[in-house]
Amino acid sequence: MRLATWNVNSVKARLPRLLDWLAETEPDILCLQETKCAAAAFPAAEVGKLGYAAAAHGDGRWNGVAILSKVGLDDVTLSFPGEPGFAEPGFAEPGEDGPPGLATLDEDGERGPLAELGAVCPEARAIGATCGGLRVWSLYAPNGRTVDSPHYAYKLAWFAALRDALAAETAAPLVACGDYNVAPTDADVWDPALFVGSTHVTPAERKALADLRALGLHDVVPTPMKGPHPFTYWDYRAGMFHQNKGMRIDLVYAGADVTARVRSAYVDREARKGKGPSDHAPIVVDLHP
DNA sequence: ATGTCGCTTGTAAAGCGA
Repeated sequence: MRLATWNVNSVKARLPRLLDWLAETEPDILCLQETKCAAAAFPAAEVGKLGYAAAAHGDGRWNGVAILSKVGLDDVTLSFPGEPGFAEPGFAEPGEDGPPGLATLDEDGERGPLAELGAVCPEARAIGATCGGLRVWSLYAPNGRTVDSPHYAYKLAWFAALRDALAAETAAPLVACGDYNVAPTDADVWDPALFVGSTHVTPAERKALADLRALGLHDVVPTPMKGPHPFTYWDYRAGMFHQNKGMRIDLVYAGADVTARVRSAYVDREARKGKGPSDHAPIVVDLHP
């Protein structure tokens, strides 16, 4: 069983490369993030020709996640219970981001506590499905922007809700893959000194990952194809990939039974090369039967 | 690193997000 995860940075822009990669790599299950594609516009027919069933979640503009599978695609779940959206009281001010009318403060003008928030308008950041006996999640965590941004508070709230949602699924063989937008350790960024004060490396974000691991999820660290660090993301700018100035922010978090089946895992750095790549590389995990 | 992409919109340049 071959499982993979890839932030493709637009499934439409990446479609030729995605199809080539699928034909060459032949994963049984692929989790996609940043499809930037409405669910109805997802290229299901194209991947279908390669033998994949597809489930997609997306509004067409930003975000967007999907799962492709050759080994069954059942019990599809869009979003997860309690998932917050950004356009809610507590995060966005009226008129800031999100659909007008959804971003509101309480009647007295106060921001409500997060615990009282309903899921008014979750973004397309999570899709789950049962594939080949595994409960699979494709996740795209909020970026957070800067630590003083409401997007950062939203990111932490999203992780807290994710923890609670995954806690309810630990009885199944669980694997939660995707772009977590958090580098688990200082070794997971090319220059930790440059990241002091930035998102992706803060103690609170790393605690959010630790809270997921406390559920019994294990960080399946892939083998890098070059250098000591299994980076999965390199900014398009300034020759960052060429200099291997990357980050490990795409993660495979696997339950105990799935972890015990891991034969090998690697970063497919080749997929970051050449003309028109995503800024992320796929992670490929091979499981014993 | 702030050097590039991909998306969107007053279908062209500019703003936004990452």
